[in-house]
Amino acid sequence: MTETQPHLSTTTPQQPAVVVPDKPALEGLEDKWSKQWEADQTYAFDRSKTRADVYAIDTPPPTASGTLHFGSVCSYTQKDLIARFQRMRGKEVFYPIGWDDNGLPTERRVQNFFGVRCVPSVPYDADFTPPAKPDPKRQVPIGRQNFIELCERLTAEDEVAFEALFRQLGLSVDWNYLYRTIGKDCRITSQRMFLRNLSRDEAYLQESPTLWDVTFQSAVAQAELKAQEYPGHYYRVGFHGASSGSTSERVWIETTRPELIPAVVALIAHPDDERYQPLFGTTVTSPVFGVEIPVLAHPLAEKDKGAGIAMCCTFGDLTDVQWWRELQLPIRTVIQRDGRLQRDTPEWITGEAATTAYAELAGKTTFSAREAMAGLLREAGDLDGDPQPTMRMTNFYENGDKPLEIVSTRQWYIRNGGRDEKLREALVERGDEISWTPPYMHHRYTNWVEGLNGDWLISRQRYFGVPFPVWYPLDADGEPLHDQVIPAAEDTLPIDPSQDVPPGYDESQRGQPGGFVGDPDVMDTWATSSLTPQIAGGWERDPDLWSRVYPMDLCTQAHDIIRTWLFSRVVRAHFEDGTVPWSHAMISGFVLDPDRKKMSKSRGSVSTPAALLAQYGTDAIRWRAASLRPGLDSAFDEHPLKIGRRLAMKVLNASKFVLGNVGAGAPDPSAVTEPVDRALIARLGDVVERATTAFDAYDYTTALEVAEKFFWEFCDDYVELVKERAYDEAGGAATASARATLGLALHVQLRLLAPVLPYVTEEVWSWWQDGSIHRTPWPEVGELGGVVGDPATLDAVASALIGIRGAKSQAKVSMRHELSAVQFTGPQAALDAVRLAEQDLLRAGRITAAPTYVASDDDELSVAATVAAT
RNA sequence: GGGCGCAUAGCUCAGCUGGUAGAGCGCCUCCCUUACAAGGAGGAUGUCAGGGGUUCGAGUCCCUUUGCGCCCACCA
Repeated sequence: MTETQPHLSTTTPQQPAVVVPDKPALEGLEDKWSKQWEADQTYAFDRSKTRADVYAIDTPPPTASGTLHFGSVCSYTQKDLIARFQRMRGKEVFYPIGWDDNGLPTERRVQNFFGVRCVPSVPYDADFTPPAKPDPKRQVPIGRQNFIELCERLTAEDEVAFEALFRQLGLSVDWNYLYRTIGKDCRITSQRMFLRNLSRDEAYLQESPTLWDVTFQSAVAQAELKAQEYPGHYYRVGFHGASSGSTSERVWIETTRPELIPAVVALIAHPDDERYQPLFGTTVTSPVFGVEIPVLAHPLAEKDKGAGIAMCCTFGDLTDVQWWRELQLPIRTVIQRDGRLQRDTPEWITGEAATTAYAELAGKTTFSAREAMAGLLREAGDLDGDPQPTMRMTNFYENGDKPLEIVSTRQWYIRNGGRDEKLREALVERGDEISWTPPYMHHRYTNWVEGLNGDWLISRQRYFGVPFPVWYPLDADGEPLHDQVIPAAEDTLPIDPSQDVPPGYDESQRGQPGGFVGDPDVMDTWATSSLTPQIAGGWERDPDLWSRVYPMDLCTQAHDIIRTWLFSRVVRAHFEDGTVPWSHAMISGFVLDPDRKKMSKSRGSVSTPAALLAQYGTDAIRWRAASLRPGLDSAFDEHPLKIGRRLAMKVLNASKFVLGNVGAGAPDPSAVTEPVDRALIARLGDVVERATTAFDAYDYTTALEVAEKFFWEFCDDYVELVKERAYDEAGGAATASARATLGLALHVQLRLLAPVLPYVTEEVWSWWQDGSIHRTPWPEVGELGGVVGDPATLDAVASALIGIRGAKSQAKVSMRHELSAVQFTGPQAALDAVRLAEQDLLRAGRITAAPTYVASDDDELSVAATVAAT
C-alpha cells in the first residue's frame, strides 16, 4: 500500500513517500534489520571522533563454550540500552565485544565433547581424529598440541553460534572489533602487560602454599573460591606426652581430617587457655607415627572449638598456613597434586611400626586414607569413641566438586593489595573514583578489596591459555634457576616458551644442563580478561584508537564478578596507567529460577534464550530486560514476555494507523494549533525531559516506563479522540493540526522507544523516514517548536473520554453505540478544558446532542450519559 | 560473626528531597469499534512486615524487632 502525504501547507518540509504495509508483523524483522545494519555498518565506530565525543563501553566477553542463559541476555541488553541512548544523544559509541574462549571452561567442554584428555607427555599426532563416540569413562589421552587444536576447533564453532545469537539480540556492538581472548592480539596484550608487571615487580614468582584443585590439578585463586558445606566426622585423637615417655598422658584433639596426622607439625592452643598453658613449650608425639612435635600457643586457636587445641598440618586449611608462616614451622607435605597421599614414606616418619603404618595410607585418596587412618588409630587405642558426623564449611573451586587441598607450589602472582596495606588502600580509593549503579554495589568492591589476604595467583597448570612469556636457565645439574627469569622481548610477542627459544640460546639447549626451559604454565583466564579495555582499545597496538577510547566510560557486568573481573581490571589499569579503566560501573542482577533459586541448566526447567527469542521476538525480550532494574535479582517469568510482545505489536499497529490510515502529517510544530493538540505536545515535552534525565542517570527502567505510559495514553485516548478530526478532509487547519500532532508525536515517541525496541522502531521509521532511527538524534524539547499547551487540558479531556466509554461499558453497549445526552460535572477548570475539545469528544463518543456542563466542588470530572435507543 | 540489600493490592514491582496509596499482570463485567481478538473498554482490590520515636502530618526520616536474600569470614 502506497500513499502520498496530503499537502498541508507550503512550509511543510518535504518528506519521502510513506509506505505502510497492510499487515505489519514482528516476524522477520530481526533478520531483515540485522542484515541491513550490517550492510550499512550502522553501528560501526567512527574513529575520526576524539575522546570527548566518544562514549566507550567495556563489555564482559562471554564464555563461548558455555550456554548463554536468560539472565545474560537481559544483562547484555541492558548495556545495549545505554549504548543506543548515548549514540542517539550524539556520542560516537565505542562498543566492542569479544569471546572469552581460553581457559578451563573450554578445556572441560573439549574433554566432554570429544572424549579426550590432555596428557602433555603424549607426542603430537598430526593425523589425530577424535573418537566417533566420546566415552566419558575412557577419555583418549592426547598431546598438548592436539588438545589445543581441538580447543581451537570447538571454540570457533561455538563462537559462530554465539555471534548469531548476539546479532539476533540486536546488540549494537561494532562487530569489526570482535576479539577472542585466545586470539593473537589478546595473547600479545596479555603477555606484554605481564612483562610490564614483571619489570616493575608487580608480578612475581613464589613457592608457597597454594589452593589446589585435585580434579583439574591446577592452582586456584582466592577470587575463584566458593565455600560449601561438606559432610565429615569429628575424630577424637590422642597425642602422647613425649616428655614423660608415658602413654597414659595424652592430649586429645578433634579433627575432621585424621589422614593428615602424618603431616602434623604442631599442636596449637590459645595462649590464654589454662587447660593447655602447662603444655606450651613441651613436645608430644603423634599417634601411630610417633613423630615428635611442639605444643604452641597462637591467638587464632579458639578455646571453644573442638577440644580447644588443634593440630596444625601442612596443610589442612588456611589457618594452618598462617600458623606455619607465623610460627615458622617446617613443611611436611603428604598430599600430592593428584589429591593422593604420597607413595614414598616421608623422611620424618621413621621406625618399622610407623613405616608399616604409613604404607597403609600411601597412594590413597584423602577419603580412603581417612578410613585407613581411623583403623590405625583404633588399633593403637588413640581414637576415642566413634567419629561424630558433622557438616563443615570447605573451600571449593567454583567449578569443582572436590574440596580444595593446599599444596606448596611455585606460582606467579600479581600484587593486588592482599599483602600490602598501602596498595590495598590505593585500590580501595580507585573504587571511590568510579560511580556505581546501583550505588551500594560500591560496598561490595570495597569489602572485597579490604578482605583480601593474599596476592592474585595468575598461573594455572593447564594447557589452553596464554603462556607465560618467560624461560628459566638450567644449572649444571639441569635444574631450573627460578630466580633468574628470562623474559621475552616485547617486540617478539606472542611467544610460546615451549616452542620459542629465549634470546641467546638455541633450540638444542632446551632442557639441557646449562641450557634453558620454558615456563610450563598458562595464565588464568582472568589475567587476560582483566585487560579487555586494553585489548579492545588497541593498547600499544593502535595508539591512535587508544587515545580516542581510553579511559572508557562504562563497565557493565553482573554483581557476581565484581571481585574478579571488575577488580582485576582496576588492578591492571592502576599499575599501568595510574587510573581507573572507566568512570562508571553499571551492575546488573541475576535472573533466578521461578522459585528464586539460582538458575541451573541441569534442572532443564529453563527455556533457552534462542527459543524465547523465536517465540516472542527480540523486542519483547528486550522490553523485559529493560524493566529489570540494575543490581536487583529477579525470578524468571515468561509472562512479561507476552506484555513486551504486545507493546512491540502495538507500536507497529498504532504507527500503521497514524501513518497509513489517518495520514499523519510531517512533524511540524508550527501546524499544531488546537488546544488539545498543544496539550499533548506539551506533555510529550515533559516525557522527553524525564526520559532523558532518567537515561542520563542510567535509569533505563524509568526512561522506558515514562515513554511507555505516554505511548499507551497516546494510543488509547489521544488517537481515539482526534481520529475523526484527522480523517476530515474538509477540516482545514483543525485537521492539519491533528495530523501534524500525530506525526510529531510519533516521530518523537519512536525515538524514545528505539533503544528498547530497536527492531519495530526501525521498521516503522523506514516507512516514512530516511536513514536508521538508531543514528537519528535523541528527541529534545527544543524540536517541539516551543509549542505551549496545558497538559491538564489533556487530563480533563481524557477523563471525559473515559467517562463516556465507562457509561457505554456500564450500559453494556458497544463503543460505537450513540449517546443521546451527556452531562459533564466537575470543577470549572476541567469543564473549560473539556469545552475546548467538545467537537472531538462528540465525534469520538458518537454523541448526538450538545452536552451540558455542571460546575461542582468535586475534585474530579464525572460523566453522566444517556444511551440512545436502538 | 562483618557488610549490603529487600519487606507496599493475589503476583511482579514503582513511589525522588515527608502532604489524603500507584502501575502492569491476574481477577470480574462488557465489546468481534474499518490500527490492533496473541485485541479493546470499564470495574473491584491495600492496618504500606511488627513496635517505638521525630513532626501539624510518616510508605517516605530516626531507633528497634522479625522474616527473606546476596557478598565476605567461619574449615581443629
